[in-house]
Amino acid sequence: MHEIARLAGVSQSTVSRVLNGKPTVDPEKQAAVMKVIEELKFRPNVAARGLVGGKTMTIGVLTRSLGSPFFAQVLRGVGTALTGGDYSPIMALGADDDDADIDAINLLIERRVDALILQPGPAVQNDYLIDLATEIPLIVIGRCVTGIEKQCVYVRDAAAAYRATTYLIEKGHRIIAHISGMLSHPDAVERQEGYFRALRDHGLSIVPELVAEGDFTEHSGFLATETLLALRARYPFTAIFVANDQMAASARLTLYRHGISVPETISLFGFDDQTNAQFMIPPLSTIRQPAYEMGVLAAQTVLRLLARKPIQIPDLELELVERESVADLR
Amino acid sequence: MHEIARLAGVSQSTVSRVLNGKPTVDPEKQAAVMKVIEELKFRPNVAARGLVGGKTMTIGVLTRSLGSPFFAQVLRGVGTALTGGDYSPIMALGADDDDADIDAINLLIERRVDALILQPGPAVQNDYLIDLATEIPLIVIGRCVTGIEKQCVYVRDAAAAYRATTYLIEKGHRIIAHISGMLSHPDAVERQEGYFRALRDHGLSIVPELVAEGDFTEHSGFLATETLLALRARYPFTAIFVANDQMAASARLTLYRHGISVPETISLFGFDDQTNAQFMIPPLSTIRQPAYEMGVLAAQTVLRLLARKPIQIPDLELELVERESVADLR
DNA sequence: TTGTACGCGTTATCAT
DNA sequence: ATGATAACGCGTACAA
Repeated sequence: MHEIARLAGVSQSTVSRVLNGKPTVDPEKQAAVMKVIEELKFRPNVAARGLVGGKTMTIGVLTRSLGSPFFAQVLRGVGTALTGGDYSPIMALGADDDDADIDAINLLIERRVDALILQPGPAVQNDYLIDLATEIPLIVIGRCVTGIEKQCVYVRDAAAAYRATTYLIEKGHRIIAHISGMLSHPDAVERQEGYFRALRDHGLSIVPELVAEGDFTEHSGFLATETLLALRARYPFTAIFVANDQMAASARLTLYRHGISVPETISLFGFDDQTNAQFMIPPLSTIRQPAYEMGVLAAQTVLRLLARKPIQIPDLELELVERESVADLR
Repeated sequence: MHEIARLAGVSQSTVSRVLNGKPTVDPEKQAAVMKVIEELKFRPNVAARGLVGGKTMTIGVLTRSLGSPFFAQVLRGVGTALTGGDYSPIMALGADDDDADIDAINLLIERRVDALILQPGPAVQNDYLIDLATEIPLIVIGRCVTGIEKQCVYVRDAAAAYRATTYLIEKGHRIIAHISGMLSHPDAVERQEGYFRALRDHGLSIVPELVAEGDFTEHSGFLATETLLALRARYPFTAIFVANDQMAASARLTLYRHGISVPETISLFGFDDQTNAQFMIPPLSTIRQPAYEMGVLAAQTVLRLLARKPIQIPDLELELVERESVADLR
């Protein structure tokens, strides 16, 4: 800036004024400064601005496993909601198992982000989040943390799983298997509970063997389906409720390998409504998780938080998407 | 830091020394300082560090359309290659059409990133990139820019498309249709050229009508397939080479809707080897783009650039993945 | 309207 | 080994 000021024959403060569009500046000098800025391709240093202003105009985003389409969609929502605005996102990658999440959050804080959007893994305690929330504006995605529930963007997995299972029952299915996520993960537990509850409420018996634990990856879906298939003689199930679409995809392939037709012999129901769910053969009936919308909502809310406006996160629509992977047995 | 210094009874410089692990500091005072740091949950301000040091320890990553699994994978590679290191990535989202890409790059530069990893869209000129490369260390993904080709991570799409088409021919296919990407996109053109060249080299005639232009999205694959199918009476093609897996997925569904079996009646060949390609029914034969590895490579190379080490980007393996979507007609 | 001077949080260069 | 002090690039209160 000194350089600019020198070349334009003004003081550094004037350059600053021009940069920030202050009204109190002579149009002539204004033009001169602009000209020099153009020539030197000058761009203000955001870090320095942050130093004096106390704000960095960045929002820290913690995300896990970009491999999962779900997180990618959330991220996309955050990204598009933020583009064009004054704040830019800075990402940090966590991980499910260890405290990589905490490390990543610390990284973000060291960078003095003005706010945080978190998709915390199981390793992050609720207390930690509540504590953190007192220090910095933050939004939690995918978990309802009591105490800061107004800053949480989440969906009621159990209720959705209940609806999905009920749907299968209404279609005439009486023996329904389930492929769960890793049960160390709250989402997996919730979805399983919804499944159990629906069975119970409709007077169907719960068969523990008919629940195969996976870990949300395609590979585990493959294994779980094989396990289930081996039990088919004892428990002739006609449908499988799978805890996410990724596993449903590999389950479907496993069935194909065994020459079992879907949905005629075995029906499949997924969870998430990932992009490819609608292109499966047959198109997969599933629960639509509004991943993109969750990202947008999180970003918009964090912006309101920053602007000290009141926030109000609406209940997210969890939609049952009926396609062609479930047979009507009635 | 002043606060820490005061409470620990030392000078602010000493606190700085402790923070940076300088050897010349009394163990006793060291401990005292550490203690206060713990209590106050103090975290150094990276921006301020960047100000004095001239380095921000961040790498700017420009990416487009997070919706595409390909970019998501690249990003994942970049992310994991960077975690644990001294540099963190900061993302900016570009777009294909307008100069959102340029805006995004400017954003990154304002933030004084130490280096850039770019996946530039068609709107970004080569000259611009060459110019940019003189100002800041950078790596370009997915394009070979003459002049800075050593800083480019890319694959030879045309050669891969040639191989794919040749593979179909070797399997006995004589009339092969093609669904291309949008031809304003270099990748789409390259893939199409590989297809044309393979046809020509094997003495097969090129039928312009048998090329349906899509835009890499699922929806366009649907449309393109319908277009092709309408031509089937005139040109009884037995295979379709599709320019990416996303369109291949919707092409496959379209075929399913028409009751056309794959690969018995029509064979399908994709491009990318996205995760779900192996879970399609039947599993899709495709060209594997090492997206994740490209991300890792880009990150590692940019780190070497930053460390002023010599760089050497190896030729990336483009692998033909043979699965079950192509019939052997011989 | 414009310029001077200070401060933001940190590192680095000096003395001490 | 340690403490002042300058400097990094910018915004701004204050004075002119």
